[in-house]
Amino acid sequence: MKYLRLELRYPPALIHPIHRLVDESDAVERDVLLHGSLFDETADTFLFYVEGDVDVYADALRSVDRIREFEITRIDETGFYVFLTQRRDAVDEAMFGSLRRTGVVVVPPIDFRPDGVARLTVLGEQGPLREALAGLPDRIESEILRVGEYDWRQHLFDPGLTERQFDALAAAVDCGYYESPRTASVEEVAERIDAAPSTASEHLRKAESAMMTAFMELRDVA
Amino acid sequence: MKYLRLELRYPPALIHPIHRLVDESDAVERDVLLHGSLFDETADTFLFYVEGDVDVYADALRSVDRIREFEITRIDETGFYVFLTQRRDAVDEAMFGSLRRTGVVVVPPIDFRPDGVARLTVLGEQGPLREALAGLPDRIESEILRVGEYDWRQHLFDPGLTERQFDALAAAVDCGYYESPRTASVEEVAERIDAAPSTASEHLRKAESAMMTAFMELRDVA
DNA sequence: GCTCGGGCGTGAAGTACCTCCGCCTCGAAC
DNA sequence: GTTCGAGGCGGAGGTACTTCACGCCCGAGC
Repeated sequence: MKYLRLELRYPPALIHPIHRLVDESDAVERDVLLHGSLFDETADTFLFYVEGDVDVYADALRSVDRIREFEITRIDETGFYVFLTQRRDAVDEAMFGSLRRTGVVVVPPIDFRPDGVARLTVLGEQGPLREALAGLPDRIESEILRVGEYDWRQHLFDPGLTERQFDALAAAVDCGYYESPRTASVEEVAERIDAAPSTASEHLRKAESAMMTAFMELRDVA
Repeated sequence: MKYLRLELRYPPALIHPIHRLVDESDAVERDVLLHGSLFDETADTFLFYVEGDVDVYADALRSVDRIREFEITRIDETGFYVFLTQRRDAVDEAMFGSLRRTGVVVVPPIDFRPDGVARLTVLGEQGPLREALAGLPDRIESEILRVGEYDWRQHLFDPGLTERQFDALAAAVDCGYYESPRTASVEEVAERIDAAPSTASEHLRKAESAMMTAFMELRDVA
């Protein structure tokens, strides 16, 4: 199973009005589609993460006919979420027709950038992926940014524990060493992984070290 | 915007035949819905990650009427991906009817576990979430595993720490409490977050508890 | 073959940490 | 307004944990 990181370039006529905001207005800096789901046969529900001016964005939403209803939730000074329900149109159908087929899946987030560019990831086998790409509307240019083997486990949080460290951690969690208050001692963990208490303790501390530093790094990046 | 980590318990009659495999057969250990999308008005496409016996799983898929077509990709000895297209049925519609409304979004992965249990995450404001929960079919029990503010930037791995717990953890990592061996004591952490050593210690242990259990849960799901 | 580094393993000694208790604050729910 | 629960805070006491020094094994590299 491969993944494709794609860049789609919409011609000016096909750019979604909201997407156009990102391009033309300085008020909206980032527009990311986080999740989408079927609402009914003619419309879809989306969750966007946006950075920029809430009022400008809301005005834009109100001015677009296809958008039935929306709801905005602020996060902090710059960021907010937008829920919206949108009627499907011809462009969507053309896109869906190609990307919605057995063997191909679009993975959020979809990143809408200036100049009518959207970046997204698609999963599937080479054949179906090629077909899906070929089936895109002619006027939409596509460029492949990256290709690779897809392993969804790689997207998860990995602190890089050794096998024994993981064993110790698993045993510790399992037997209640990490309850609060603890319901198991290092000694019990040691028994479970068949090692001396001091050994188990070292594994646990190394595991903790790796976990916590990896976690803080993750938060810095995010 | 909140997120709910939910556990749904399907009564035996409503358990999906494939989900039943996880319960009854030793041949399939894990069944995780990674992505789903609309195929057409009556069916959906899904990507599953499965650990277990490919042949048993394939046979099961063939024996289920609702499943139109499928495609399997091996990863390694135990794991494989499954693409499939499935006709929607009454249970799906009932679920969708409640979960597919403005203001609520279901976020993959959905983890199918033994005993007809499925775990998933739902996003939205309190009101819509409550309504969605209330609107679930009566025969499906639901339990809320965790609640929190949703931030997609953190969504990848969220142990659900409180603010002070996070403060303590950040200070601890920063000043070397989680080095191996430790280069800072609880007391130093306490000073940094301006609290008594015992308070700092409690925060750290609670944080550790949350981190480790969340991590093991992630690995179970993953 | 030798060396070097990293991971794993262990016992002993000392203290740093965990637990428990009581109290306070805050927000949600009714 | 009131109740309830969860989170936060801190003091005192005892023990469970960390640390250290040392040794083994394995794989990589010259």
